[in-house]
Amino acid sequence: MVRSDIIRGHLDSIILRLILEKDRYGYEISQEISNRTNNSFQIKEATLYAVFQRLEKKEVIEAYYGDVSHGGKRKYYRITSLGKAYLSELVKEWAEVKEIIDLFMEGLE
Amino acid sequence: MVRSDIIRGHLDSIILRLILEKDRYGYEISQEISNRTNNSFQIKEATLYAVFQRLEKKEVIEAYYGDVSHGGKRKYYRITSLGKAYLSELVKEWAEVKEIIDLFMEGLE
DNA sequence: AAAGATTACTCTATCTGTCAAAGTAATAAT
DNA sequence: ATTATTACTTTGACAGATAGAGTAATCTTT
Repeated sequence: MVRSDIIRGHLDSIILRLILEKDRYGYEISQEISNRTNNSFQIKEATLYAVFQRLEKKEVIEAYYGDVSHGGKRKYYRITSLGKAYLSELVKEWAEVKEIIDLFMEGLE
Repeated sequence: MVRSDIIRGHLDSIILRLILEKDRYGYEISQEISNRTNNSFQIKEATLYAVFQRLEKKEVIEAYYGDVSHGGKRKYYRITSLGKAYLSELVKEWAEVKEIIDLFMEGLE
């Protein structure tokens, strides 16, 4: 398990990317993250919903209510065009960050 | 300039790496980070000294006073053997984190 | 039909890391 | 003398992450 402090700041990217693929609801996203990372990273529920609030406020995602199939009422999120531009920035930023950290980690093991 | 929020959690690694190379003092480290990253990342003073406190408490670095050549009294830090082991863990963690984030960023631009 | 498991979301209080701002103090340059 | 630079410290505030508790609907098991 990876410390979440180190993923901090990348949650926006991860969640936006998943919503870009298709509209998704919270619980689904949390499952998807666990699956794709083979449980090496799990987003905490409280964190996930905090991210949604932040992203909605920034107007990079929009919510709408879906079915109530098996369990609670699902709240779906879609990405806005502003969101697509934002994600694109985040991808560039990630490339930069990787370079910077690698600069200090290289030659070590 | 990279948002510092996204570097968060990697400061321990960066600083430990620089101290591993040789004993260093705060101001020197801050300059070194700016130089190596071509000013694309600058650690804030307050942050740097907060990191030192954290690392000392964890006993991964030790401090001693040096000269007073040109300016204030320098406080040098050296890495402990516990610190070397800790850094080694952080390097492994970085490899893991990179994989995880890349998983979500791949195919995008 | 009742009980428990699972799905799904919300809210509050707290913790940690980062940082702005302000301060102290010594030396070097003008 | 004054200003710039080097060097460290402290305080208070902020933002993101999270534990924990709560609400509610549906499915499974007995």
